Order: sequence, then C-alpha cells, then structure tokens
Amino acid sequence: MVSPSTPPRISLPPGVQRDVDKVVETIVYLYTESRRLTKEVARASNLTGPQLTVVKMLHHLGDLSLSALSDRIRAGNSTVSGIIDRMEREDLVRRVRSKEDRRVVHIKLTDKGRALAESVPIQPMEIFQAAIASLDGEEMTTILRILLKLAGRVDELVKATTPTTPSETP
Amino acid sequence: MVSPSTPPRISLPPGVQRDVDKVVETIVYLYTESRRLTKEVARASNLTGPQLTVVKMLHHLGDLSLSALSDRIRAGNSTVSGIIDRMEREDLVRRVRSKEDRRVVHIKLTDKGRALAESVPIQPMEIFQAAIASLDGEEMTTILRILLKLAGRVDELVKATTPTTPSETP
DNA sequence: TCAAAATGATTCGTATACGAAACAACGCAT
DNA sequence: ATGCGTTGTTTCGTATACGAATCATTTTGA
Repeated sequence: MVSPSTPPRISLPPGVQRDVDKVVETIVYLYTESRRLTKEVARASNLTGPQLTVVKMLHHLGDLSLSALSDRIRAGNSTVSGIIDRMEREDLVRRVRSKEDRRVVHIKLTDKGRALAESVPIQPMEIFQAAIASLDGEEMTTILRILLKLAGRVDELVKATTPTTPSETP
Repeated sequence: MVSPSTPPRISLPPGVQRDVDKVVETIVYLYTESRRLTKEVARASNLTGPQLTVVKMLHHLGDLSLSALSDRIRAGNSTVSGIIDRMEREDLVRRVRSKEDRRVVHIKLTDKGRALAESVPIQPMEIFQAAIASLDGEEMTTILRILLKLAGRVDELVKATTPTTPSETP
C-alpha cells in the first residue's frame, strides 16, 4: 500500500500546501490503520481481514450474490471470487446457483461460518467508528459536510479530466 | 495470542451511527479513488501506481535507502524490495550498496527513470490535493483539526487495546 | 424471432502487500 | 575484542487486487 506524500507541483502558498499534505497524510493514516486493525482482529479467528468482513456482512445481511458482495466491499468480482474460493475451502461459505437467474451465484454462510461470525465480538472498523463517535455533535456534522464536499470535488475533477470512452480496437 | 480481555462495545443512537458510517464510507472512498487515479496516470507511462510514486519520490528527494523509501510510502521492506526488483528489471532504478554501512542499499534513478519522472506532468494524488486545496481557509483548518483529533483518538484506542509485548514462546 | 449486446461469474497473469525466517553487517556491553 | 542483540535487506508463502479474456446465460433490438 503506497501512500505518497507528494512534492508540491500545483502552486500554492507554502502554508496551505503544508495543510493539504497533512490532510492527505491523515486520511491515509486513518484508512491504513483501520485496515491493519481489522486484520489484527481477524487473525485471532484465523481469518484474513477481507474474510472477516465477508463473514460479518453475510451474517448481518443474509445471502448475497457475488456481485452484490463485490459492490459492498468495494472490490472487483475477480478479487471476491478468489476470496470466496479460499473461504469455501475452509468450509466457511457455500456457493449456490440461483434458480431464477442461472448466471448468479449466491454466497451462503455455513454453520461453521455462522458460528464464527457470532464468536467475533467486534465489528471490523469498530475502533475507527468508536473514534469517530467520540466527536461531539457539531464536529461530526462539520467533518461529514466537508468530507462530502471533498468527495464531490474529486468526482467533478475526475469527470473533467476523464473524457468519454475512446473508441479503440486493439 | 488469545481472546482480548475486554472487547470494546459501543452502542449508538441510530442517527449518530448513520453519520459515523457515512464518515467511514467517505474516507474510504477518498482513499480508494485517489489510488485508482494514481494508477490511471501511471498506466499512461507503462508504470504501476507504486512505481510512479517511487520514481517521482526519488526524482524529488534524490537517492534513498530501501528502508527510507519504505517509510515514505508506508509499506513494508519486503513489499518495496519486490517493487524495486521489477523496476530494476525495467532499468528504471539501480541498487547501490552503501560504502559507509554495507547493510544499506541505496536506490538510484537511472537516466531512463529520470527521464520518465520528468515526462509525467502530474503528481500522484494531485487530483486529491486539488480537491482539498479548493476548500476555503476556514474549512481547511477545521477539517485538519478534526482529522488530527480522530487520528489521535485512534492512536489512544489502539494503545489501550494492545497490551505490552507478551513473553511468548510458540 | 433470433442474432447481437449485455450481464454474472470464473480464470489467468501480474503486481502489490505483509509476516516470518534467513542472512549479513553493525554496534554495544562487558 | 568478542559475544550477542539489533538493524537493513532479501526470500518465501500466502492473500489480496485488478484488468483482460472466457464462458454461460439473459436481455435487447431490428
């Protein structure tokens, strides 16, 4: 996981640039530290981070198709397919073909998987959530507002710099 | 390593929980989207995201030891060692043993690597930085303050739940 | 209707990512 | 100085992660 602290290329006042870098650095820190913590919690149950996330998610939401799972955990189908392979090998989940649409595969927790989900007391990301929850109401509202604004700006900039799909034929 | 002594349990009002989730979701979004963009920029130069980051970093800071590089990009030595392997294979960097401390390996850009660094116009994370820089001064100060508070809280909670190094013999 | 486009999932190749083990070189204490 | 713990790096095994290609099954459109 690479988190660059980039040298300034956009021209900004040095003080502002310092703040920008610090914001990037802190967001990266929060993200990576949270993943590390999830991994650590998972380890206690002989699971990987993503596997714990999947187990908890299926336990909370019930069966999901592979694509639905991919969307939820923000990973590609091929990635999740591999994760499910390994979980199936460990008898944590089963693949069941859908009757309605035979392209679809439902991922179901096995008894072992369910037991495991219930045995892990804390949620992935719980420490992160606890830290956020410790903010007072006004801070919470404010940071959420600014973060959403940031996300919106990123979206705009991406759309602005990414032209329409080129028509290429290799 | 056995079960944690007192797993932290939090119960929150539903409204607050929704905000907490949204904050987590947005931070994850900002991070993953930024990485995706870095990767996309890198692709245009036949590089991977991390490789572009390394090239830009060496160009900006000069030679670095492998450990120094690892610290900068927040990745383990073994990860960076692999990245450097592949970059060396592509003649982008060279490994040079330090004369002063023969354990140390300095990573140096080759001419080809330097040319590539200069040919890529934008920095990794630049879109992310631009979005942050578009905040007004007060928002910037505020989000930085709250993010730092969050990072501090996470640190405290981690220290609280991670006991001192146990004396174990596997 | 029926071929073509679209969708859901898997497979493959490659690149992170990380912890543990191995190894060499350094440095400190006695 | 010698022993021994520490440090810097690499190697190994395993698990993500993703894009491209593939396959089977819908769905669409003329």
